[in-house]
Amino acid sequence: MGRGKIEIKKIENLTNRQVTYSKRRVGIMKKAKEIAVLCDAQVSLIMFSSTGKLAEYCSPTTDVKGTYERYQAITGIDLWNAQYERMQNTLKHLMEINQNLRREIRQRNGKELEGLDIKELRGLEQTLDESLRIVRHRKYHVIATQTDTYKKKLKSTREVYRALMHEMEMKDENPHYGFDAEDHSRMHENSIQLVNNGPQMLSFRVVQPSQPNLLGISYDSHDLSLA
Amino acid sequence: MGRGKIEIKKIENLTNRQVTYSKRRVGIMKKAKEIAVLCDAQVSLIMFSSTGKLAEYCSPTTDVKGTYERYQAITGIDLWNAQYERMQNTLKHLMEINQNLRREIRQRNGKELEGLDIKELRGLEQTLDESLRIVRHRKYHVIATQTDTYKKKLKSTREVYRALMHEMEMKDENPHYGFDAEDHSRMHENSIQLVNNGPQMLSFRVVQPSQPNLLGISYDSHDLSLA
DNA sequence: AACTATTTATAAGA
DNA sequence: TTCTTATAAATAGTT
Repeated sequence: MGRGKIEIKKIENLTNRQVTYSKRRVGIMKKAKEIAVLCDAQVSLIMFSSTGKLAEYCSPTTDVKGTYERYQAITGIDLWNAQYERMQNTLKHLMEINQNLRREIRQRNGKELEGLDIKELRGLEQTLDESLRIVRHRKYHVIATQTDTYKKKLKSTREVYRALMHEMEMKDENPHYGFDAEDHSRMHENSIQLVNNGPQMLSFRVVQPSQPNLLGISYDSHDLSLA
Repeated sequence: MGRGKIEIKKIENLTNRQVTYSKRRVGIMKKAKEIAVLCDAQVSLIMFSSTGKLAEYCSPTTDVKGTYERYQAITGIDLWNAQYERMQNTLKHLMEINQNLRREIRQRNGKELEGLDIKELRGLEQTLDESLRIVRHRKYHVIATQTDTYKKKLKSTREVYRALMHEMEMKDENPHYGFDAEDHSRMHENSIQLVNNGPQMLSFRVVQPSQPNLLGISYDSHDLSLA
């Protein structure tokens, strides 16, 4: 359509090519719009000129992303799957590891022992025995440290108390000494508080055996629903 | 262009719309090819008819994926990140869970106890103690079962042996009884073998404490290098 | 960018 | 769907 018929092959003259591109770009865009409107179609037209300039039309009902996703859904052609598949594999692998870790924990809790033979049971027993010893040792260590801390606190409190008593005696001897009765009363209260504060750490509460999460770690089992 | 001019708005008659779509689809595809060839442009045209049928043209130099990647690079519009980010989050979450599980195992192994307070230590001790009891119980159960099995095997072997002795006696009394000397010798060997086979299950080997994977679960730490 | 002769696309009908 | 054809639309070459 024009003054002469042209062969459909690359236009070698750069200027001509660019002019033709401009004209035909307008034309095809118009066509794209028309078919989208007339026929209620979803159209995505993306063009890059030989100079790299982008031209785009997308029917009003969607966007490029939507078209792209729909295209992928229909063709099954993988557009971002290299990434996706790699992640999917990692995910799967992680979940497997997770399962194994959980099983190991369950076995260390004395569950699911059915699959273990004598050798494995003895190994597990040995490990648990050893761990128990270490944990006990650690516990005694912590207790000892706390007791020690408590003793020191008590000792320092006694000294504070003795100092107070001394000051009170001084006051009795000389009513105008240093501070008034109100101050004295307040300082005494603080000292009592200090004394009562220390041993609180040693009042062991019985741990509920039914407590689901012993170590305070939060991980919900529903997270493994993907497995 | 046709017998009459038409207004560019949705064709309400379904048949007409489909016919027009068919015709114009061919037309726009041709246009797309022409501009791609004539002007050396990269063109991607994707259309879905109102019935959902896909029609596609892509210039020979690339593919749809390439076009969309280029589009994304130019516009900065992100086409697949929603998915990607969701997976990335799942991945991160799984790795966190994994870390927690591993820490729990380490603590059950008597490592990394520094962060635990008295209450937690007592809970851990209690759990380990309980687990140890269960594992021991299970071990004794397995041992008892195996001992029982062994006893039965021994008993049946003794019976076989007794039968053999009896047969030998019969043979001594009557050299032509049942089988010849060679057969007898072989049967005797088999019986001995059977006797020696049973107790093997009870000869406990000492489990190497250095054995890295006690429960036979395979998960390499390099898998967590993503963490 | 505008013009216009000509080709091409296509609406309507068969 | 496909073919036909009158006509609208697009555009190649020119200014």
